[in-house]
Amino acid sequence: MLSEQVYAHLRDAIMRGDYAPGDALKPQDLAKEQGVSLAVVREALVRVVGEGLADRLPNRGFAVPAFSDRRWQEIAEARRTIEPVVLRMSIERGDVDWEARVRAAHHRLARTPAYAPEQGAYYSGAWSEAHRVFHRTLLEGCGNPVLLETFDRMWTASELARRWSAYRAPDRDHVGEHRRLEEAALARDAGTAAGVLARHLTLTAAGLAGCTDHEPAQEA
Amino acid sequence: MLSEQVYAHLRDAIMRGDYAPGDALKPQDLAKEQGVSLAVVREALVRVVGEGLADRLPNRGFAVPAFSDRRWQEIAEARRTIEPVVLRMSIERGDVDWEARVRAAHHRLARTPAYAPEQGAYYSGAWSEAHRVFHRTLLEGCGNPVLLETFDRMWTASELARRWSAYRAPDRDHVGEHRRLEEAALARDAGTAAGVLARHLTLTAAGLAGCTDHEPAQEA
DNA sequence: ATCCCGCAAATAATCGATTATTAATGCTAT
DNA sequence: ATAGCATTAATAATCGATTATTTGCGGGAT
Repeated sequence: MLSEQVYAHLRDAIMRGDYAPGDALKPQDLAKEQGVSLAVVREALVRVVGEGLADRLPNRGFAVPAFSDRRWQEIAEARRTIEPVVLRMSIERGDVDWEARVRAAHHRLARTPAYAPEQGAYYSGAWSEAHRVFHRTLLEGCGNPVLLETFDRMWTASELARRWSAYRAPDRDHVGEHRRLEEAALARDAGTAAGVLARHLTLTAAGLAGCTDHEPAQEA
Repeated sequence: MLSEQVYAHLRDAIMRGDYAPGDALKPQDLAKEQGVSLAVVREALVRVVGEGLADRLPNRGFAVPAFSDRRWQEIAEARRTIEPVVLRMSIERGDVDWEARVRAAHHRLARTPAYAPEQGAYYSGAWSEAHRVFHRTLLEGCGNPVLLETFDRMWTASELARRWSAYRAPDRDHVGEHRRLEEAALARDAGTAAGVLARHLTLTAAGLAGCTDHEPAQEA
C-alpha cells in the first residue's frame, strides 16, 4: 500500500528531525518528491496527525508541531505517573522469557554507541531504537497490550520533544541508570525498579527543562 | 470541513451501535448515503481507525472491530491500573473550581435516568455522556492534558466494548458507587477514592466478563 | 465427487483535475 | 502616510474517473 510507505517515510522524517517545528507539510511538495498523488499524501498526513506527530490547522494545512516547554513537562509527568506502575506489574508477572528479553535488550543498549560521529550532537538512530526497545521490554512483562500502546504513544511524543531540545544534561549517567533498572527488574525488586525508573524519567525531564520554545520556522 | 462532519457521524454511529461488530464499512455506500466523495469518507475512516474505533485490513477495507472478551479485560485492567493513580494526583492538586465541577457533574449524573424507555436494554445517550463527564471531571484536577488524553482513549475503547456486551450486572449499585467516589474526592481522601474507583472498575469488568465473542456479522 | 484453475464481479486504492478558501500584494481614499 | 479594500496567486479541500486487488463462482481435470 502506497500510503503506508509514505506514512512511514513521513513519520521517520519528522522523528529524525528533517523538518523544523512549525514547518508546513505541504501535500503538493510531498506528493511530487514521493512520486505519488495528493490522496495518498493526505491519508498519510491524517494518520500522522492522529499520532500526534503533526498538527492540522483547518483550511490551513498540516505542520510539524511546535512543542512548548510546558507540553514537554506534561508528557514527562505522564510518563512518571504511569510507567512505574506498569513496571511494577511487569516485574510481578514477567516470566522467564521476559527476563531473557530484558537481558538481551539491555545488552544491545549497552553495546550501542549513543553518539554517531557524523550525526553531530544527536543520539544515533541505532541507540535511540535500542533505548526504546529496552524501556518497552521492561514493561512488556505486564502482558497488557493496551498499557503497552499507551507507552508507545507517550514514548513517541517524548522522543519528538527530545529531538528538538537544545540542551542535554552533560553529566548524565545513562549507563548506570539502565544497569540499575535491569538489575532491579531481574531481581524482582519492584519497589526499587519503580523508584529508579521514576528518577530516570525525572532526570530526563530536568535535562530538557528550560529549553526555550522554538519559533515557528520557515520552509525546510 | 466535510471530512470532519463525516468523521463525527461515523464515530457516533459506531459508538451508538448502528453497526454490528465485524461489519464492513464500505466507502462507496457511506459516500452515497452521506452525499460526499470517496476521498472524504476515506479520510474520516482513517481517523476512525487511528482512534481504535475501526479496523483496517490491507486491501480489504475497513470494518467495525470485533471486540473479544480478552480484549475487553485488557482494557478494563488498563483502566484499573492507570485511573486510580491519576485520581490520587487529581485529588492532591484539584482547586476549588475543580471541586465545584465535580459536584456539578455528579449532580447531573445522579439526576439523569440511566435507561431511556425507547432505547431498550441500553443506557441512554444522555446518561452515558453524563457518566463520562463525571469520571473525566474527577481526573481533571490532575491538570495534565496528556493523562486526560490517555483517559479519553481508554474510555472510548471501554464504551465500545460495553455497547456490545450481552450481559449487565443486575444488582449493580451505580448510584452508591458514584456517590462514594464524589464524597471521597471532595473530602480529599485520595486513598479511599482510589480504592473506590478501582473497585468500581473491577465490578464493571466483572459485569461484562463472560459475554462470548461476537461472530463477524453480515451487512448492516 | 472433489480439487484446482481461471474468469468475472465487486470494491479498494490511486490518480488528475476542479472548486473553494486563504494570505499577500498593490491600489485607492482619507 | 496610513488604513482599508479589491485583486491575485497559492494551496487546501473535494470530486469523478481509472487502475489494481481480492473474492466468489463455474468449468474442467483427476
